[in-house]
Amino acid sequence: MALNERQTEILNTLKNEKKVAVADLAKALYVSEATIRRDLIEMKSMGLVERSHGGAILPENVEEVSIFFRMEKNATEKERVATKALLYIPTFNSVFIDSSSTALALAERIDLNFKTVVTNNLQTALQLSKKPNINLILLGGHVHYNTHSATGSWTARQLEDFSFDLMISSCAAVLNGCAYERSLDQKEIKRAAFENCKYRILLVDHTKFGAHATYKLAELTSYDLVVTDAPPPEGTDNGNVKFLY
Amino acid sequence: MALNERQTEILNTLKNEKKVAVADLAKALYVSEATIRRDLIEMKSMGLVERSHGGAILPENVEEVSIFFRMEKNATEKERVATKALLYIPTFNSVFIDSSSTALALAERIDLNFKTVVTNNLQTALQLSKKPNINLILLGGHVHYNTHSATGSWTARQLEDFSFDLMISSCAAVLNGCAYERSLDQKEIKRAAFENCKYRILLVDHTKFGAHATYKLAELTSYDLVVTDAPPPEGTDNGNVKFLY
DNA sequence: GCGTTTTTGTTCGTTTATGTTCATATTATA
DNA sequence: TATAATATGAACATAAACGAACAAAAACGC
Repeated sequence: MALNERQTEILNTLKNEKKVAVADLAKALYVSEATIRRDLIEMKSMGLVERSHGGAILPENVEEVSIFFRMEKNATEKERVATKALLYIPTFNSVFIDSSSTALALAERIDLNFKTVVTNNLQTALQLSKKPNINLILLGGHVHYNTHSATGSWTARQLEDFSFDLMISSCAAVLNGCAYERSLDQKEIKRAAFENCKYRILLVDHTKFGAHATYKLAELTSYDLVVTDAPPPEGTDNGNVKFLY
Repeated sequence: MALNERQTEILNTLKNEKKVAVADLAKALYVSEATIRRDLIEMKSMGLVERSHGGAILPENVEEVSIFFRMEKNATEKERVATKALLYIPTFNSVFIDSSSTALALAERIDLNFKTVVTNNLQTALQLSKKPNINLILLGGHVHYNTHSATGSWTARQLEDFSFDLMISSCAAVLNGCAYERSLDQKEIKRAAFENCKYRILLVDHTKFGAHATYKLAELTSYDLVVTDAPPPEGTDNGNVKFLY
């Protein structure tokens, strides 16, 4: 998910100028405004810019390091999954949102119809804290730089205090009808939330279907809904999983 | 959520002038008064200004304004305090860093000589998570957008699990030899950490000396060290507080 | 080379930001 | 308190910016 030259140039301009106008960029880079807009849409999906009428600005909390985190990979796919999932998320009282870039993409877009939202991801919490009228609770624990999330037995124990109506979750890989996670820490938290929850939604972009991860999280059939951006590959045993794409 | 350039300009004017007139702003920014009014309405909804007939003023008794606003406000002073404090921070095993823009400024600069760092501020946690070899723990709880921190009784109770060697703290105001805080939530957390701590450092830039805040945190003498960027005003009773500037 | 996919440009109906007008509300003052 | 001066919000108007759909061009694979 490398940025093309033009988008890199936009980002550089933005870092110098604080804000850029679509019209100016179009002239400077010798392309139509539509192209610039498409660039900005894509860059927004990676969380690299905030759009405003007539142009774009740098988002408040993005620093150098987090840019790479956001650009990591398959940002567009994740965005597509997140956007799709929005259509099927019912109104619930209490929700747990796990630590994953797909769930973060969703949190950025969601127009909250929840009363209480709980998460262990710092970026997700910062994002959601912008929205008014929601009771936002962040779980505490060991902070990992890579995932921007709090984990550990301390965190897991905090989850015992909750019972969620809904869990919005993602995973590192899907194989043989099961969801897998890459680290034991994350698995522990996701599993703990999973146990204390009535309705479960799993978000997976299609790149997860071929992937590999070590720790088994749960069978796909134990989720009430699995949202993806493309059908799962043929020949895999998906039983009666409710896929949506 | 992000302010546009014009609104940022309004805010800057407001910081210098204490109050602004709609008519003046309209002339200065080359827009109609209706536009200024719409800006003010929006800014008021974010709690950034109070409206009055003919103009607007900075909100006086706000519990907490956005951390971005606070970071900009007296940024150089805070930076100076943070840099100064760095010289006097001993090597300790466990440290609590409270939620404040001054402490955040310090966290950004500190070259860690601690094993374990605990904080309830999300930005501080993200900042420190970059540094390797430290055991970073974030407290969970209610997340406030303005302060980017977790507070509440749940958070306070988590603090009971800790005993710190050092607390790095700040406050909203200093008056009559006491430190004050603007919100009860923040006070609760700072106080809880305060109690379970051996060595206490307070960071205050000189603008805090004239300020006002509602909730008393502690007497200055109960801190082992108070770091400022300028001497406290004459005539105030500072007993045997160890000031450093 | 030729069909396919990806990228870019163009058009057009819709939305957004801003300006203008005017009836009402607020403040000043006589 | 009555009256004038001014500020305000709501309604409407307009121009710029936007997204979506389609068309053209370029890049790609075979």
